[in-house]
Amino acid sequence: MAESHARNTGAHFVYGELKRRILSLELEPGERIYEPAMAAALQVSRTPLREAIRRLISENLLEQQPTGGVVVPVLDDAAVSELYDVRAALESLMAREACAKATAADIERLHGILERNAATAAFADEAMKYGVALHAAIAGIAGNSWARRFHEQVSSHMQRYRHYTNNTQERRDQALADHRILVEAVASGKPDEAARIAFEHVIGARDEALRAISGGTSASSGSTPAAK
Amino acid sequence: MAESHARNTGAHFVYGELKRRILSLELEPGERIYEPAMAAALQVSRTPLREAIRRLISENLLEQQPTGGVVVPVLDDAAVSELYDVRAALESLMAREACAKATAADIERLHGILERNAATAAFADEAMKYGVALHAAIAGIAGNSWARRFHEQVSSHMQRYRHYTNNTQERRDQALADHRILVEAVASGKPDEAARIAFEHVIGARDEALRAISGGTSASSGSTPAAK
DNA sequence: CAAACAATACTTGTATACATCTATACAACC
DNA sequence: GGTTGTATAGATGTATACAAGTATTGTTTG
Repeated sequence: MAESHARNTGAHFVYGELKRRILSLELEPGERIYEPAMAAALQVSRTPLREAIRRLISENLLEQQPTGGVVVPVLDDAAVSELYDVRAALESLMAREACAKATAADIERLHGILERNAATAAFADEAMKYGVALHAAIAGIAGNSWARRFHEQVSSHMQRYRHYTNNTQERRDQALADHRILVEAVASGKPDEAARIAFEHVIGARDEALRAISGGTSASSGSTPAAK
Repeated sequence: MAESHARNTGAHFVYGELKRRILSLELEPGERIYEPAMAAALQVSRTPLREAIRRLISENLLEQQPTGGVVVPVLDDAAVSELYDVRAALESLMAREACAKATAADIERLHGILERNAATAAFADEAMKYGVALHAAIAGIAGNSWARRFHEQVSSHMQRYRHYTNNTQERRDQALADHRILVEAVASGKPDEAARIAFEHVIGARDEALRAISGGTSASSGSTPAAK
């Protein structure tokens, strides 16, 4: 899902492994990474490890401190809003671009994904999966490699905050409804409308996440009624 | 303009130097970079050079070939459109966010920049400078570090295509007019309008660039009348 | 006893040496 | 003659050794 054609090099393996540990919070936010120890743990020398670290820094998945150390960025509630906003802008753009480029076959594929999305709306994992698939399909149709690249970075990073998001049945139903009218707009070639729908779709998710954060600070269980 | 707090390390110097050469086309598109030769030319060992190269790869300013070599990406007309689109989406977002966060002092600053922009609209360099300053100010008000980061990357990359863009008097006048109503929208707190203006502003520049490309293929001299 | 200083341990940054892999040129064979 | 195989030259990937800078500890001094 990350890189299209990756060479089978040690540095690449280390990159993937570190990224996984960062996103899964296995490497705790704020934790410092010491090169010798980490290199030993991953059974490589410092050289490929450093390359992986540098790459992760430039993707904002690690942070270089002015003094010279490298730390896992701390979780920051304010960043959640920023990430959602950027994601909204990018998905909105891609939805707009997809309108102009979608072929009949593309529309067919979107409808197919939508059906499976609807069929599995009751199951969190499956619904999430097809939601992601739908966005990926739209991104593919849009064909804007820069937008896709940035979107992947943002999406990756958001995984660190996934404990905040309550994936409720309500949310899934709303998402499905949004997806329906989004595909509708793309199919009928209405770029402005598609862009608006995609934007507001993500903003809706953002607002719900923000309510979850300000309400129960941790990954609360039930559905916080969300008073506005 | 690039990095806020950069450590005074060799790898960082190499990064800046390589980036400059890539953006200025001093390193020609398609050219391959051989580490030993480049390291010798820059008077460093391969180690810091490789770190700089890796970073530039992850910023899309260099390209790793499946076989293992590293090349300067070729100029691609299709990329111009993509870059403008992403820039439009990001500036649009930041304009929207700026509406909610701008203080009276911020508005004052925007007006100040606007005045200097207007006063220098006849001079390409100056007008460009204040245009950039205006966008930077809005980005600062928006305060979305991710959007700003991506925007910087896109803006940097677009420098490689600057030979395509005809900076005509017409364009500068149009840009100034756009900037005026954009600041107006931000000042009066109309996020949707500000977002729309910012978006269309960049799209307008994009369309003009695309006309310049499809018209005179190279960096043509005069103003191509731009028939639609 | 607190504060400043010095010495030490350790981490990062860099250079170099080595191993692995790729590409190219030449030769042999079909 | 074209194609395939092979050898060789060279580039990339990795490991290790070294230099430079940072933090921490202990000591000394006001």
